[in-house]
Amino acid sequence: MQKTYEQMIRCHCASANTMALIGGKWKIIILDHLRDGTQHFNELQRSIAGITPHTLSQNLKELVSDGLVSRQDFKTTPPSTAYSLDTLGKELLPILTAITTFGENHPLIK
Amino acid sequence: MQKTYEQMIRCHCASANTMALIGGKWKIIILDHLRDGTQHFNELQRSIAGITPHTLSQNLKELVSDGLVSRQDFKTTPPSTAYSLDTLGKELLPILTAITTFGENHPLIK
DNA sequence: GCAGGCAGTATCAAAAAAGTCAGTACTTCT
DNA sequence: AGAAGTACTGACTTTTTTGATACTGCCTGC
Repeated sequence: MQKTYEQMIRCHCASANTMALIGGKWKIIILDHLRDGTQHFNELQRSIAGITPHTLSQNLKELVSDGLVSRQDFKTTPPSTAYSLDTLGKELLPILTAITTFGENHPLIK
Repeated sequence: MQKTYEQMIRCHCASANTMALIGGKWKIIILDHLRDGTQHFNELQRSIAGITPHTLSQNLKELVSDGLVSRQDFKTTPPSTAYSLDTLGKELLPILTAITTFGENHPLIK
């Protein structure tokens, strides 16, 4: 959870609870990409144009600690890390679908 | 639209288009409160605990200029201003519902 | 033995959002 | 007359997030 949202959740709106988890510039986009299945760090970085490894790393850390994303470390050679939607994250699917649908209908041609 | 999202929409995800409009700490909460019907500035400020008039004003301005919220000025005495969901804003209802539902199921008891 | 991929981290700087505090112009209520 | 409500705005500061750039350690393939 980002710090910004700590105060906001005191307004006792249900929506604030959700935004505390998925607010921020990149989180919805990261979750959206994980919808297609398990992804590796560099896969995510390549498919999300414009995100820096630093920001991706921070966001993934928060998503994992909030229980939305699960992280698996494979001690193979070379070691690899796999990110996927956790149980809680899968409950976000209706939100992700609604957001994507809206975005497709309103392409923001500016 | 907040500036943060200008670069992000270049990643060509549908979800990025949506987040450019509803991203930010307070927008979802403001829209959520407008779901119940037309609200006045001070009504919103009172019902959204923790928001300052300054921030509310900024956010409403962006929501109006993005076409999500409509603003009506009544030249009555005393003058009053009414905010409500515009046509485009009403298309966000599925998103708002999904976000509220998730928030109700996961109250963030921290 | 060097390039290149994987999964990040470190450091610093910039940008953006949000907050603080005060004030405006009007009106009705007391 | 004075308080208090409505609907903000402006100037300034702080906090928070995000970005740029470089770098690490490990391994594989050439």
